[in-house]
Formats: sequence, C-alpha cells, structure tokens
Amino acid sequence: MTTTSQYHHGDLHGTLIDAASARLEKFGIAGLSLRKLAEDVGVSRTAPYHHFKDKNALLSAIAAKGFDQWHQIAVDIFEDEHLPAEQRFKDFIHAYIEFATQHPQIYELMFGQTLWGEGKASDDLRDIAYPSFQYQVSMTRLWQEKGLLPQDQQALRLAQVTWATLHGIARLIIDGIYADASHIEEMCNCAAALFMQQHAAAPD
Amino acid sequence: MTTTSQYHHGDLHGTLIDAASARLEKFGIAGLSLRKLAEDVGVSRTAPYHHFKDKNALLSAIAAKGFDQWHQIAVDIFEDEHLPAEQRFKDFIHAYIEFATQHPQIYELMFGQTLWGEGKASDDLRDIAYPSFQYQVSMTRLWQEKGLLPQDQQALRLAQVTWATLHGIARLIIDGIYADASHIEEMCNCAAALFMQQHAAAPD
DNA sequence: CAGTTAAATTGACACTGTCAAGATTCAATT
DNA sequence: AATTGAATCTTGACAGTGTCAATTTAACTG
Repeated sequence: MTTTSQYHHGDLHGTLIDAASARLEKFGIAGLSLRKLAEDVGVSRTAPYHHFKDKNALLSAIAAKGFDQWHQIAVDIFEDEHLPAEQRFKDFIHAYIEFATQHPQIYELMFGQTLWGEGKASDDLRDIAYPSFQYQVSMTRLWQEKGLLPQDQQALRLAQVTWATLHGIARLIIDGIYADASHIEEMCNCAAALFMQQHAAAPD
Repeated sequence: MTTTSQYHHGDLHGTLIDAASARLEKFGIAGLSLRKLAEDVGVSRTAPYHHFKDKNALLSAIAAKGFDQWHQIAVDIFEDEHLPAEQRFKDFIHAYIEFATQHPQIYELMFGQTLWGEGKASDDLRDIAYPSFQYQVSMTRLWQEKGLLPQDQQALRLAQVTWATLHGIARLIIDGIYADASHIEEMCNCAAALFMQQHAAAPD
C-alpha cells in the first residue's frame, strides 16, 4: 500500500488532470495523447476512460480549472479599491493578455473550437464560462457609469467588443501570427486608449 | 485519353486543391483527410505527396487562394470612390466579418495556428499574407488623415488593434462561442462606432 | 528508339481515439 | 465472515490518420 504498484490507482482522476495539464503546456492540445498520458501515469491505455467520457471531457476539466484561475485574477483587479477605475481598466486589459500569453495552451482550450465548436460544449463548461463573461459585462456597466467607457452603447455590446479585441490580440499572438511579441504592450495601450478616448485625459 | 482511367492524372495539383477546398468546407480542417481526398479524386493515398510536401503544404495553397479572395474584396471596398470614407470603413468591417463567417474553414486556415503556429509558416505564405495586412495599414493611415480615425495613435498600432477586434469577433463566432449569430450586425456597428467615436456623428 | 525523369502505385510503420470483454479489487449487505 | 455488486483497471482489437521507402508505369528528350 506504499509505493508498490497497485491495481487501483487511488486518485487517477486528479492525477490525470495534473499530468494532462503538464503535457498540455509542453506539447499543446494536439500533442496531448491519451495513450502517452496513461503511460506517464503508469496505467493502461483505456484506464482514463473510466474517469472521463472521452478526450474532450478530460480537456474540459482542465479548461474549467483555467476559468477559475482567470476569474480569480479578474476579481482581484476589479475589487482593488485602492486604484482608480481607469488604472483598473488598463490593468484588466494587460492581465488578460498576460494570462493568455503565459498559458497559451490553456487559453486555447478555454476559448478554442476544440471544446466549443459545432455545439460540442458541454453544459458543465457553459455553466463555468458564462458567469465569467457576465462578470465582465457588469464590470463594463460600472465603468460606463463612472464615465470611463462610452455611455451611448449597450453594456452587453461594449463588453462583447472589448472582449473580442482582447481575444483577437491574444489569438494573433498565440497562433503565431504576431511573432514579434515586443509590441504587445503598446498594442494593449492603444486598445485601452481607443476604448476610453476622451475620458482618458480627463481625470489625470 | 478521354474519360478512361489514366495512370497520369493530368492536373492532379489543381484537382487536389479544388477537391480539398470542397472537403474543407464540409468537414473542416481536421476532417480533411489526405487519404479520403485521394479516394475522392480517384488516385492512390500517396499520390498527393508528389505535388505537395505534406498536408500543410496543400492547406497553404488553399489559404493562399483565400488571401487572394479577401484582398480583392478589401480593394473593391477601399477603392469605391462613390461612397464616403465613413461608409467604406463600415463596409470594410462588415465585409470582414461576412467573409469570415461565410468561409469559416478557410478563415481558420488563413489565420489559425495550423499554418502559423510555432514558426510553421512557410515563406510563401508569409509573402502572401503580409501585403494584405500592409494594405490595411495604409487604409488606416488614410482614414486617419481624413479625420475618421483617431490621429493620436500610430497607424500601425491602430491597424493592429482594429484587425484584432475584427479577428476576435470572427473567431468567437467561428469557434462556436458566440452561438447566437443574430447580434453580429450590432456588434460590428458597436465596434465601428467605438473606433470612430466623435468622428461618427460629425458628417451626418 | 533508348534513357532519363516525372508521376502514380503498393506495402509498411508508428501513431491516434475508443469500444468490448474479461480480470481484479473495493465496499456494502446478508 | 462470506457473498454479491459496483467500481476500477487490463488486454485485445478496430478503424482511422500522416508519411516514408521501394517499385511500377507513363511520358518526355536526346
């Protein structure tokens, strides 16, 4: 019951998620092979299928962890009362891109077609992802009320467009189109300035 | 030399691209199997390898076609002197999203990590894709000079951010995250208004 | 017509995800 | 404590995939 090989693994579910996360970061989502993964963990090829319906179910579990992680970051920024709203908005933008670029494979999982395409997304995944966006909508609404963001737009649309912008920047980097990563900072600043525009100059 | 089965296909190169494009639109990039493709064309599994180095080389050829197609659309809009600049900017936005949503698989190919990821992109692909973006930068610069877009930003940054926004919207739809396609129009309008802001209200 | 080259072929290899049947262990009930 | 039932893990197998090597066939070139 110590280190000797045991028929029942004990916590294969959790171990698989950990090992899969590690493999994912190294080899990407396509390079994550269930068979190699099983070998890593020291278990037969089909053992994982007793804990996850299929490969996507395992990936969903990893994505869920990613959503928790990101949501925590977003909340920390938004609820930091010390900083002025403008700074928090900028921080939010930079944090988003930083999260995406530092965990590209997880980001791809969270927002890529592997899990979302063709209505593949499970209800579990939806239930985790949607609140995260709803939270951003409420943040947007508040920034609008504070006069930081344009008030002549619906909060939902504004949130969708700002998110799309961040998502677009993230993907262009992650997917290898913007190979030159040295200008990311400036792009973020440009995006922030665009969204705030006249409001940016006022408080300072 | 007519319709009888012939050992040499004649124009396998072109036929493969056509058949692959058709298969791509139906089954997506992952569902495009070289073997099935060869079967469609009536040729052995490895015949395509005498015309394309590997699967990615074939996909690159299809992507190249897509770039040509899109560039033509962009040029047509930008050079339509009949319309005011503001309208052309809006048209450009809508055309981009329309192109992406009507040819999702090709768009994925053109801007996805399949061809671009990890420095995979061939020089040929780069030589086709870059001018397309450079053209958009020059369009942005002109719109700035006309006072349509903010002038306190570098044209390059502005073009990058606007492109990122469009790319983000496109991907969120294509990848199945924005399943509700009924609000795409409004999102595009919101994005256009954001970029133009004060300038939008002036001419009307 | 001979010889080189290009094009297409079969065979094979190393992978992949996943299903079906059987073996093993654990947990709970008699 | 023994038996039953469920959970867990195993081997075997199937249908795919991209791609390489060696080989045959056709077409061009001198």
